[in-house]
Amino acid sequence: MLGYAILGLLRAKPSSGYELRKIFGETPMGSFSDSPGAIYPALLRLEDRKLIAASPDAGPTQRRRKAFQLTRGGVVALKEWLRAPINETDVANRLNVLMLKFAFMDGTLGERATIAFLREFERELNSYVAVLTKYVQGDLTHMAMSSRLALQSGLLGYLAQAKWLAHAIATYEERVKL
Amino acid sequence: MLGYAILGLLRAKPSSGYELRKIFGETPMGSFSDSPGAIYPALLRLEDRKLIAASPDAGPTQRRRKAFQLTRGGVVALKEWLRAPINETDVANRLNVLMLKFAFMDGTLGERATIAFLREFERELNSYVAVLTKYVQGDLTHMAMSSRLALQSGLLGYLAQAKWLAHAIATYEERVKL
DNA sequence: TGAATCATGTAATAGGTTACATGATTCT
DNA sequence: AGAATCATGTAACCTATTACATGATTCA
Repeated sequence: MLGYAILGLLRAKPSSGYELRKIFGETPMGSFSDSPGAIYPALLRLEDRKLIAASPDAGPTQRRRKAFQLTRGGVVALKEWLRAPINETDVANRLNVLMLKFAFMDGTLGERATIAFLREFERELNSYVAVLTKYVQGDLTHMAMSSRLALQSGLLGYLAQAKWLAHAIATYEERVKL
Repeated sequence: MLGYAILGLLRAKPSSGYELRKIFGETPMGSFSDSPGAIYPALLRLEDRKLIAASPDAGPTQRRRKAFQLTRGGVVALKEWLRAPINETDVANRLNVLMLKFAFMDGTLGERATIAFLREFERELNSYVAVLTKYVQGDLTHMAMSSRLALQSGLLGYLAQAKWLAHAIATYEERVKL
């Protein structure tokens, strides 16, 4: 995951490890670790796999700074990841990954692919909401009140996500028309 | 995290590794791995640390089955974890952990502690919503549309959580009155 | 009896966490 | 000159993933 987050950020803008650390530490991308022990080894791995390469950009100062940018292979790998089909497990347990993909998507795959992604997302989400609703309507009398409420919180979260999806799809469709 | 999830489940009901695997594989607790390579080593670690011990329960059949239950130390460890103060990082990046704690809470710490937890949760969440709102209102023109929408999705998710929290608090307060 | 499921494990690998370490540059 | 921050790395440890392995019990 960290690797793909880095690929997505580097596609938008070539950056150094330090800059990536600041993004992870100071923006809402904080679910990723900003520790050097995570970032630098991840950059090395991506470099070994030829998905990124040191950018020729010397930067404004002479300061030591190794900026990386995507190679062609890196772009391909990022696109493949973004295009992977969505399954129920993604929706149930990895909404954050789907949202990360989405955040990188229209700059990488374009608007039409993004709309297709959102539609698939919506389909899978509705299907999962149905499953979860059925579960919640089952016999939960053995459960503590807090466990039941926690379940309800999860369901409400998915419903909020569904509402947002409808809005996002409408936004993109409006945009394509223009 | 997996360790605490196991402690919470075992406190509610002594279980074998296989039963835990089924819970993780077939219920909304699916964010935890149900692979034997995760569960059994985790159980061994908890046993080594004397937080769980083999239950004397031989089970209804003769079938080989190692059920575990919490030791006193295990109960203490679980309670300490549940009682740890909530900080902004938890709310921003580990909502799932907070909800896991909550799910285990009223059976372990009781209703009053649960209400206190929910109030603290609400306070931290509101504070983080304010931070995030300010961020969203900043200059986002450099961002792709999809990134902006992803941010909005996050914010809406937190708002849904806040609404749920108010409801959960009201539910518990009603309950304590009775 | 054979298939399915119950049930528990191990080994290799990969990746993250925490803590430590180092030096350059900027700012006061 | 000294503090803060820029900037990159390493090492030890822990844990999850993936795949493999094994045997018991139940059921058709």
